[in-house]
Amino acid sequence: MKQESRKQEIINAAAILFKEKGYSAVTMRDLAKAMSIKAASLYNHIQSKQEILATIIIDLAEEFTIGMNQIINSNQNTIYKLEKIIDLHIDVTLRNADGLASLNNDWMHLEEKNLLYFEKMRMDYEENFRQIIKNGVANNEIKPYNIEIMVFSTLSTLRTLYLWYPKQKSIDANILKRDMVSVLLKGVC
Amino acid sequence: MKQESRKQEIINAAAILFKEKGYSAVTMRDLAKAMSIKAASLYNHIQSKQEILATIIIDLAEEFTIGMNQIINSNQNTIYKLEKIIDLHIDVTLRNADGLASLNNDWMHLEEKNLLYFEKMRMDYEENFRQIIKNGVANNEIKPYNIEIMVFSTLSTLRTLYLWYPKQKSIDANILKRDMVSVLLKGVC
DNA sequence: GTCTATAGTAGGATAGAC
DNA sequence: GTCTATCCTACTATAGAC
Repeated sequence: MKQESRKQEIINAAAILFKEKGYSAVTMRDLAKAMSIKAASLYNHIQSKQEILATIIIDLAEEFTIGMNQIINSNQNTIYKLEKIIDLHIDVTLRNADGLASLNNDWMHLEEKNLLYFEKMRMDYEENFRQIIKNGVANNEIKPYNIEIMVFSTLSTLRTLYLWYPKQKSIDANILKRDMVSVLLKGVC
Repeated sequence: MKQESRKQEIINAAAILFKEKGYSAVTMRDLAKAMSIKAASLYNHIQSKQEILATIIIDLAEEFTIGMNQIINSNQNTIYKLEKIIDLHIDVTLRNADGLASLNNDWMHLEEKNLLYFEKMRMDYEENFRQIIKNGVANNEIKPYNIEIMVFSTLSTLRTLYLWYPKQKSIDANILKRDMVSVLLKGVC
């Protein structure tokens, strides 16, 4: 097993605390305690609390951006693309559920440059998702309900996976993918 | 009562700020500024910052608890019950979208007694929802996918309504209800 | 790389004037 | 009901010893 850098250990510990209480409520003393060192020692590895948040969020947002770009360039049908988006969210959630809490709840605490960068990536992601749905409606692959309702119903579920999937230890990732595709695309009734 | 309405104004202003930055990042000075008074003056109307949070969250949680109890006691079929749950979430979201942000994201900052009370209400709500789905599967009204996936896919969407519905000014509440029922129960494909 | 000590700032909340 | 002034605590971050 590859040994993590001390900086990455700090970021991982921070992501867990940020998930539990949110960025603003977590102090550098809390984080230091979780690492069993003193707060001042953290600054030998990181520049600021803000840098930790930015690293967590921007890395994840870039992962989603890269994944989405591959999907929209795939020239497959709408159902295939939606399945790939579901896979993308499940894969990222399995790999870094803690970090997704910050991405979902604490992005507004990013500072100027990273905030703008993040907001652009999020807007582009939603717009790509919306275009996929729109094309699906145009092709009769998707039912002609209100576009925004379909976009945000689906995205809300995928974005909130980080909250409940880690607690469902008995659900296999492949069953999750299969049933999530069924529930989101074909409904529960 | 005059003092009560001023208190409610403060709570409403706080809910907006809590939605934007989260409970921990909002200071009493921020809240005072939003009310165009000084921070010390707030304490003539409220006891503490914590009291504001508790009022916002507990009132909403009790609304959901009452609504869910009516639904489970209604002796109707599963589809009817699920439609009523969707209605309940849409109605509460239309009435108090700002407060729902605190309920969803800042409940962990409640203090001991209210935290336990809230957690019990939330657990009961989820368990009632789960039982409705389970009964639906037993009756063949609901497809036999993984129960937790169906519960949390649906709940995630309903819980996140507060984030996007206020921005969709063009969607009529009745269309929202109709399409949300269709999307959640019958899927998009 | 971690420590102690501390600077400098900002937070929630109270006292008492008006 | 709102104000000014202020208390006390806790925060992020730095300096310098080991």
